[in-house]
Amino acid sequence: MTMNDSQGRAAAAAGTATARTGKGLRRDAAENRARLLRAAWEAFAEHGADAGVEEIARRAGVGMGTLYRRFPTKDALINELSEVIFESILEYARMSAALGTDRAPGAPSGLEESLFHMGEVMASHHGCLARLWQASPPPEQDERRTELWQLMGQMLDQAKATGDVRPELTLTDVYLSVLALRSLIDDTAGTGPDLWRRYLEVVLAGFRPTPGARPLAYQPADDTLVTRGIPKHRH
Amino acid sequence: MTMNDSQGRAAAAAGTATARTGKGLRRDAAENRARLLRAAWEAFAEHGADAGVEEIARRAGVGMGTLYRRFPTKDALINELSEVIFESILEYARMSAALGTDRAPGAPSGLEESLFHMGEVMASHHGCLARLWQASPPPEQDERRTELWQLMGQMLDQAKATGDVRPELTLTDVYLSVLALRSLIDDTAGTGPDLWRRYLEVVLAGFRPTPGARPLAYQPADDTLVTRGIPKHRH
DNA sequence: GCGCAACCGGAGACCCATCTCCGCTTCGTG
DNA sequence: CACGAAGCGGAGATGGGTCTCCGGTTGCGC
Repeated sequence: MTMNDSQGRAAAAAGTATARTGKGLRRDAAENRARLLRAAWEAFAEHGADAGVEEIARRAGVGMGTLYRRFPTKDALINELSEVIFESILEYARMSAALGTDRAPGAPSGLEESLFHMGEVMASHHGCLARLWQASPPPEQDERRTELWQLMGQMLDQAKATGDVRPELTLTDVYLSVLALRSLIDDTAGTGPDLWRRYLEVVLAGFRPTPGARPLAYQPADDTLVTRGIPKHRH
Repeated sequence: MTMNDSQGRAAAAAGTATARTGKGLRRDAAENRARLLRAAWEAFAEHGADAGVEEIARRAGVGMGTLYRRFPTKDALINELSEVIFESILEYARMSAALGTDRAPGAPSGLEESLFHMGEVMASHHGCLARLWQASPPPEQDERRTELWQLMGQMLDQAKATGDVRPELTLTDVYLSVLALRSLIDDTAGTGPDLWRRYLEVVLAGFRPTPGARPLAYQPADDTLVTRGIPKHRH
């Protein structure tokens, strides 16, 4: 896109592209934006999602005004962080799915690989995860979320085909595992070692087919839940 | 065990939960106390833990002053609800552990039974679960928590002995599963069917020993985490 | 250099949930 | 029945957080 400075104001007002990516900002402004994101990441990791905006601004070495000029609201800042996390997850899933079943025998399946990577990136951003899997208004984000879960679905089918996963398992089952993993990561953040790894191992063991095992007794849920995300509030 | 019956029963249940509560209250006061607990339960179930005290008072048909005379703080009210939940869990675990391995072949182990019951009672109180497994100051509660996890440890050992659970599994692994289950219940509350049941089934499948399975790669965590509970804030 | 639009800081306006205070009412005992 | 203690309601004080406003500053095209 090419746009001169006189139209800069209109661009900022109309499209969120400038606000989101930080492109087209004056050098100092762009730098401050990056600092703010980094500071927010650190602050949330330390104090959870209820770290105050003032601390974030202080950590970034800027004033409140700057923070709120870059991000119209605290929520927007959090969403931006979620974006980074999600992007990493999606990118890895793309690669992992593209690899298909072409793996060394005994190696973890693409599904397992992706789930462990999800854990990894979520753990390194604990505190910013609140909105990650929630139902989200922005349509562009919804589109990418749909892509992710299509990829996960592919990998789930592959894993079933190779006998790595029991056939009754649905995509929603995987989704629920991710939700649970997310919460566990946030809950156990700061308690020493990465407890979530071992937990995920146990869950994945539950995914695998076992010779004489009884089938799952409870019915699976509708798979549309996965792309919709979980609702923010309950009634 | 639910508080669905008359107010008198709810008052009695609340009275036995903690010695300090509602003992020598005037009749109207005791009734209001029970109403408040019931109202809080409903409000939290609907709007999550951030339901306002004003709504709780309104639901109970009393004024703010009454609420704060009965419960010195909103936290105390939440703790009182947690108490009810915990009591039910502990009681069931006691019975289940006492039964030991004396079960019909193919029947679920005491461990599985207790975990499902935990899910049941947590699900019927979703929104009040925030402080359930957190590190808690009151020493009497700590004592009972220790008892619960001793019982769970017994049942874990029994399940290992009967071959229902793989030998490498530790009490902390079970604890982490409970934490994850708790969060999942809260996250998926109100999204139709009880998704947590199927999820728990999958996790329990991961508990079971499988003939040719590889052992868990990651080391278990220190078991003291279990009775300590997870810290409230991270630094 | 010059000018101006974009940017900056941070004091305080604003909002909202928690909690307090006090004049009036109700219980229940002597 | 009468009287004091316990209980009651709910308006508003409090506090902590988000967000705004505006005078001064700075990057950057010309």
